[in-house]
Formats: sequence, structure tokens, C-alpha cells
Amino acid sequence: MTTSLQLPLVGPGGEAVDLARTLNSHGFAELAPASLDEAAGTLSITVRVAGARPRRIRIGAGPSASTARVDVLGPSAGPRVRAAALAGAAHVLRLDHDLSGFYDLIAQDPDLAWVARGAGRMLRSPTVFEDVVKTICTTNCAWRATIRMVNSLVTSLGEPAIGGDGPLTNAFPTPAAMAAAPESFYRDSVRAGYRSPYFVELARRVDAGETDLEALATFGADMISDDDVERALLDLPGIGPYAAAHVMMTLGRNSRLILDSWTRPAYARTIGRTKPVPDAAIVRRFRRYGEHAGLAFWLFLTRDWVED
DNA sequence: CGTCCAGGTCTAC
DNA sequence: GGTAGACCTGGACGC
Repeated sequence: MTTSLQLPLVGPGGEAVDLARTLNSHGFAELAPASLDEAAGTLSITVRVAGARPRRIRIGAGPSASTARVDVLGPSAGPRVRAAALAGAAHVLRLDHDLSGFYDLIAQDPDLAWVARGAGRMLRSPTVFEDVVKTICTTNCAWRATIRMVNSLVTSLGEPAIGGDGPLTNAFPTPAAMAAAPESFYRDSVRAGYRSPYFVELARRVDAGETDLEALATFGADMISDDDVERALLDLPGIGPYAAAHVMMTLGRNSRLILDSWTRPAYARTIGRTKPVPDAAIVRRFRRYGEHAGLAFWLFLTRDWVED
């Protein structure tokens, strides 16, 4: 049955990792095939296993605060599946992201000192492609519509997972699977409206190798700058300033502020304003956090998402 | 039943 | 480079 593994929760700089804060870092935790169980404090996801069917896993609290438990659901897992499960969990929790510099920066900050206890790690999907598609699904529509579109994609085009529980636990569709679907599918079945041609073109580009989205997730020796990453994202169909900033947060690129119809009023409310605050004023307020400005802004707005 | 808008983007000036 | 208008969908609201 279920195979239980353990995953050390520690950042590259030795900094603390708060699992609950990470699982609740942003709304994507509740977009299929991810599933957040707030009562249990667990996040279930579907990971791909090379040469085998996708696998359902569940991430939750381990025996200590510095250890997560990773349950591989379904039949007993062999070495290859165990390795994929641990790597998948570490990936979505973004354990490779060094936040120690940011923690040093905000150690004495009246608004953000609490972050240093292990917050600020932005959950990400198994692939950049998945985060890009999902982000397009958040644009210019209510959150419920985002869920509906993503559910449709996963149900219709995703590969069923071993240990899964219905079509919503299918692995997220591959670029190839999405590229093979006609625009009419996105319009008539997914009900994605004007986003439909974006999905077709995005998937085609990635599937054809014209765009290497996954390369954006690696901080290699070549060190792509935030400007270059943003340019690459803005070049994608359906990705504008908001979407680029959001995807960059999942990439651990935290310089851009996510400015949208949720964050703008949330910021005004947080600082006790009744009137809208100009974007330029918000940007100015967070400039002090430098390359971490976007993360500081996000944490400023979401500090109440998890009880301390 | 018409209008507005929700975690915007694109095109055309 | 900055700014109107159009754009799918579906739920909320006013009349």
C-alpha cells in the first residue's frame, strides 16, 4: 500500500522551511491536479515517473518540524518511484531556493520579520509549462473560472496516475497533448474563450522545442537575468506583466510585484486606505527590498493566510 | 434583461 | 512609450 518517505526541510543556506506556510503560499495549491487538505495540512500532487505512469503522492508534516512526510499512494513503490516522489516533492516545495539572504534582509523589519521563521517559499508546479498555463487561466476572470478551466484540461488531456483518485488527479497535460488538441476543444470543451488560441500556440512552441520554458527554472552558471526571464515570458501568448510576475514568483525570481485586481485592493486595505493606491506608489514602497521586492509585497498581503 | 467585472492581454493608434 | 477598445466566460448586481 502507501509507501512513506521522509524529506528534510531545510533551505540551501541552512534556513528554516515552514511547511504549512509553503503549502499555503498561493492559490495554485488548490488547482488540479494539486489538492490541498487544509484540515490535515497536506498537499497531494501528481508526479511524473520516467518510463512509467504518473504517480500520486501526498506531502504532509513529518516527525519533526524539519522533516516532511511524503506518502507515495497506491501500490508499494520501488526505488525509481520513491526517487521521483522525493524529487517531485522537493521541487514543488522549492527546497532549492536559497532564502537566507532575504531572511537576513528582513530580520529587523517591522512588517516582515516573521517571514524568517520559514515563510516565503512559493509553491510551484512540477513543470514551468504547467505554471504558465495555469497563470493564463487566472487572467481576466474569477477564481472559479480558473478552477473550471484547469479542471477541464486535467480531466480531458491528463494522463491517469497510479494511486490517483479520479480524473482530477491525472498528471497535468504535456505540451504535446495540449498541442494536439484543436482550438475548438479549448473553446467548446474547456470554455477558455479568447485564451484558446494562446494555449494552442504556447503548447505548439514548447512541444516543437522553439521555447524551452523549463530552462527558466534552473539557475545555471549562465545566470539568466530577471530582465531576460521576464522578456522570455512576455514573449509567450497570453502572458503580460501580471502573468510574467506571477510565473516569476514560482521560478524564485522575486523582483517583480504581482499587480492585479486582487493585490491592488488587498494592499490598499492592509494599509488602511479606502481609495486605490497608484501602482507607482506600491512599487516605490517595496523598492527597499531590491531583488526580493515582489516576494516582500506578496508576503505583506498574505501574512494572515496561516495561523502562527 | 442589460451592465459590470473577476488575480489581463493584445492590437492599433 | 503610453493609452483606448475589444475580447470569452459566467456569476453578481441593478433596473
